[in-house]
Amino acid sequence: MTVTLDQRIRSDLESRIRSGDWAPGRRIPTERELMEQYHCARMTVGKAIGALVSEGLIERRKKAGSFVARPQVRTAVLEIPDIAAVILARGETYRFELIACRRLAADEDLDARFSDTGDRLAIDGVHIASDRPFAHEHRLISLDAAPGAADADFGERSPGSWLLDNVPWTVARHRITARQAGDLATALGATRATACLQVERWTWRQADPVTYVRQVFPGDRYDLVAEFSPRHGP
Amino acid sequence: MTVTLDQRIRSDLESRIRSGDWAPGRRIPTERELMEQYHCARMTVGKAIGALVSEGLIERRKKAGSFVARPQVRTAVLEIPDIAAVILARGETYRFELIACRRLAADEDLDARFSDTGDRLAIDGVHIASDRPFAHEHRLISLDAAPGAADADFGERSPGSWLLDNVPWTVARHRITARQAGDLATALGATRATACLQVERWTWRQADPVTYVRQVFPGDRYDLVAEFSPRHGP
DNA sequence: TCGAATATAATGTCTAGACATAAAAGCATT
DNA sequence: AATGCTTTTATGTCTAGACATTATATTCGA
Repeated sequence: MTVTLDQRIRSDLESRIRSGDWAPGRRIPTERELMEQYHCARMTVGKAIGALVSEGLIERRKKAGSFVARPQVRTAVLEIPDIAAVILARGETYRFELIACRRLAADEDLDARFSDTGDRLAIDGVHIASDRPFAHEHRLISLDAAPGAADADFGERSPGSWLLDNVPWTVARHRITARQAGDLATALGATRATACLQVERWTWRQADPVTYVRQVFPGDRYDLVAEFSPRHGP
Repeated sequence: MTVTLDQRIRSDLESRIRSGDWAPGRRIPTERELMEQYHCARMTVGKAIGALVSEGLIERRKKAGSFVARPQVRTAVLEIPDIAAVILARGETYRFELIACRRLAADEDLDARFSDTGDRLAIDGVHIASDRPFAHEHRLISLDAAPGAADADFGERSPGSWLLDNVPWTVARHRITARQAGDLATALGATRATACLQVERWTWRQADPVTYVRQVFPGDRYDLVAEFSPRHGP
């Protein structure tokens, strides 16, 4: 793939900034200067700078010029991957073992954490990595949002990846806490006092709830790792 | 702030896609059609579409046209905020209580988790929210990367926010696991068996290690919550 | 009928201008 | 010295074209 001019300008500027050569707050050359330096039209340097602005690396102020943005990071970003994908990526075998799958009629056994009031599917199971329990999963699926779930075979595939492929969604919320294994100790092959990571996820399609899932990982078997560069800017 | 034409085109397209009105895989109008519809030049619609491409909402293929990208989410994104900011945002008082601060000479007491071999500062302390222990923190700071740290007063400010303001950095890695409080139980005002969330963070400036920190939160006192929309595309 | 050559339609990049807008800097008046 | 006006400068947006690129569609020949 040939490198276009705006990409070249952009990566030139970016490496100056990321290397620390141009410190935060420093003014970068004006569009006019860059035009001359690269013998190109203003739109071309504008495109390059604009891309870095939307990445948060550069701030522009009219009349004053363009400046290297100050990195201002108070938050990090963490990825929560799909369980089966993680296990397979490690080279282990993966299997989902169904403990229970029950259809709940509308208004039966309502759960404050999942606001769907129609028919639901309640699923409990264990993710198994190389024949060892890896995580316990408790899940509720709205049959309004995912009618096909009633006929799916969750002994084969985990409900999570089935949903991912069959039900579109638009928003999710995650919550991560620590808890003891407690009643899940047996299913997880751990003691009741074992410290576990608990990941909860709510998923919606527009305003309609699609699924709620609570996954519990024994602390020694799973950790979440994230690597990232800082976003510059506010 | 006045809405520019390209922003209008962009948000028109975006809402069609996010609403599900245009399903993934569906072809969107050609640039020529959009030009006519909005009575504008091709560059203008190109800018709008280009922005959505870089957001992962649209895929473009030459000759074939532009298409709504298929959402492909196997990973979620979680924010790990600065502790003091979280506590203050809740309306509680915040304070950092120093337990120990020791200067380590080069090659003294090396830690496999932190590869710096020069002089380091080793700090232990507790984050206090409204007079209750909120998290225990163990930190190593490279004095090569942050020479000013030797003179800083960590009884006043937490080392974390001091570093954020005084030492630039370029890369960080996070790891989240669950553990029992164990030896930290007393400092945290919990029992040894209390399940805790452990967040570790490594920070570098270019290739040089800046700081390592391990924060331990009793499970009932902290949870990480993230809300987000799916990234489209690969 | 199949495959290769060709045409075509769409995006990708770029130019050389135009006018708008906002903020800094300078200047003049108080 | 403080205020308000004007000029200047740099970015922000946009136009109407140009040529390049490339995947698809069509046509032609064996």
